Amino acid sequence: MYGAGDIVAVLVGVAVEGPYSYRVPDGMTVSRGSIVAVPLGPRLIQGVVWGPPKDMVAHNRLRDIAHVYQTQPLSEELLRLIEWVARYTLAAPGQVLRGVLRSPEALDAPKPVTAFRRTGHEPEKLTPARLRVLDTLMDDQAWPKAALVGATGVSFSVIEGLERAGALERIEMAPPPVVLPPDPEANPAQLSDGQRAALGNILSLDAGEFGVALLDGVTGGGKTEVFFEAVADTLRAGRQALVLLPEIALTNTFIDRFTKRFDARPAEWHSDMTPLQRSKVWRGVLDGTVRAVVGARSALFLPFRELGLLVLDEEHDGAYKQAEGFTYHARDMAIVRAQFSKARVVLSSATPSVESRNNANQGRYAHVKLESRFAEAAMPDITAIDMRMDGPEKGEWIAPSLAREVFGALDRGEQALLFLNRRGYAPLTLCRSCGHQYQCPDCSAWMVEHRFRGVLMCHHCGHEVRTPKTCKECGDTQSLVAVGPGIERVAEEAAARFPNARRVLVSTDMGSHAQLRERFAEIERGEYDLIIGTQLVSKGHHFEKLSVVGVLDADLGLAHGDPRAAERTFQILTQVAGRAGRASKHGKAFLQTYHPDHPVMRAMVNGDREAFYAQELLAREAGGMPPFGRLAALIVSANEQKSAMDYAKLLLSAAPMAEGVRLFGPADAPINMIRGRHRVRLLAQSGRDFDLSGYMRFWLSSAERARGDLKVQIDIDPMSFM
DNA sequence: TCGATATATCTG
DNA sequence: AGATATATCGAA
Repeated sequence: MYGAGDIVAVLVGVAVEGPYSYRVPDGMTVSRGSIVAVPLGPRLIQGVVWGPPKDMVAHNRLRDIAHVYQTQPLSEELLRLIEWVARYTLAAPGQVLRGVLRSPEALDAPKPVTAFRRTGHEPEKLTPARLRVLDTLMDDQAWPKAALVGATGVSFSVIEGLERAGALERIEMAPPPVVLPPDPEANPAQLSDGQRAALGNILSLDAGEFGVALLDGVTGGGKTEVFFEAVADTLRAGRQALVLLPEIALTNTFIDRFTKRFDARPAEWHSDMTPLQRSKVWRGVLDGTVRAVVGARSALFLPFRELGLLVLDEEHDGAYKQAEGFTYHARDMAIVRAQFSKARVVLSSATPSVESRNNANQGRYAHVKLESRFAEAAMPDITAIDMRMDGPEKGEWIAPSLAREVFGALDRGEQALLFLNRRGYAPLTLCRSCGHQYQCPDCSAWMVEHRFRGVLMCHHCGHEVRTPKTCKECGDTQSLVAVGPGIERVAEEAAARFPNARRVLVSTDMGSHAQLRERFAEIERGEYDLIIGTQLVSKGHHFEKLSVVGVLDADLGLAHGDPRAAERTFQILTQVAGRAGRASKHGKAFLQTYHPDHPVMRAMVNGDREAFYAQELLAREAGGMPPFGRLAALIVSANEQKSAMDYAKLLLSAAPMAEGVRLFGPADAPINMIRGRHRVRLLAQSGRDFDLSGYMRFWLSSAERARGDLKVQIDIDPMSFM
């Protein structure tokens, strides 16, 4: 507790080095964690009382704390998380605090709602409308304005009339909670034996201690029901639960399932909420009226005070890595937060990340395996199609053997899926006369033709031009050709080959979220025979009638020199192949590949995911790659390639010597220009037990600062080498 | 030379 | 972050 005249450190929500000192004015008391407004330069800014002052500031420069918000203070656990994340990611603590204080309005006292109740006075004139209102208010309870209008069907002027006549009085009520409390006993699922065993495993983690369970089981195996029961257990124990999802926008079904299980909607937290919804959830989480949140990765920084469980669904998903603002991986930070709050963590996936699998192998996480209830239908039979031998004709993308299987499925009245992880019609447009390749003016990337929309588009910056009719270099007409396949082109080929099939193309640029949801619903109802889609179709949908899946380019990103290429490929292939044969007994998946002998393809074909993990862990260990080593990337960008490269070289020469640290680069990044900025990469690699963040901090603080248009981006634990 | 504009500095 | 002081630049 600090009172009048005390000097305290306040962490301000601004990217400065550390907390600033402020004076506590007369009549104010604060403590560590109190949320305050302080003057900073000419303006007021929100901050958090950090503790005793860190440094001496001349008394004549000290200013008073302007205001303490009447909320609970931030928990010790959250303050420690802010500090930890800042140190680890090399962000300023104030910047991380901004990620916590995401809803400035939430701190003001919640706006009361206007309500009405009877006074007992009978109005002189009684109309039917007035009678309905008075009848509704018979119980002498106060009704909020909106509820009263809704229940009686009268217009608000009727209520105002009654108020003027003295029959009703207006009162201000505390606003209702943003969501009703979830009821852990509402509708518990009937768990299978396997699910009950898995739940038992999770619940055997001490509820009052930190512990992580890797819930590892095929899609459709019922992982969600299991972790819902873990949520219920947490609610019963009087603690809060957080469920993180990689893509919240398309998960109405998830919200519905939660609502059904707990008889109340969960509070949501994601980017497309209104500021008002945001503020209600934020405040509810802090004051404890919100007991469960379903959210995107930024929900990790909500001000829970009694967090007892964090669930990360699809824990392997790349969407958990945040790249804007400060760079963090939500899964790793969730583990840290759970450690501070002595909470359980459930990492759920059908294709766990190699990191999590290693942690489970090492016994750091409980490895909770969940076998499918339909064991024989869990994964389809997978066949590799060697594109070097059995590939399609030139200009076609569907191999003859795959086409036969698709016909077979159509004949049996089942569904087939053709998957290609590439949006648009063709990745390259080329002039046959002069050889010109259409490139983005601001990025080192080809312009992707989107024939459906009639544009060429850069997938890195969004730049668009209308699809040209004549070559812009040589002016030749009829000379432009589309090179390579995109999903629209596959759809075109499918239309020619399977003219009688009811076909549907599913890709993020084929419509709004609502339209896509509608497409998925139609597919689930069996209104299409042939689905042609991008990665969108690989996530979380149940297509009962789907029995044949064809992956047109199973090699995906294998060729990129990226440490996680194999893992990502394995995960996507498993997710896509797993769409086939959920209910039917003869699900089949076909992988068109130029590398049928690659370990990923072999593991897929043999249905031996353990072989993949074993092989991948060996390869990572041999290369000192995560989780056996650490990586940190520096991306230097500038308007000119030379200035970026020169500064990167300067940085390299300033790198401190340290045993066990290897430095690579500088080299042009694989995408060496984005939005007109040239990008050069440096990479640091160390052993697992080395404080690479600390090394990077020391390095950057000892090097000459980036000036002018130079920018340095720091990525601890980079997930890709883009 | 002025004024506009990019860039560095500072906030307690 | 955002306001402000300072350096830089271009045209008259």
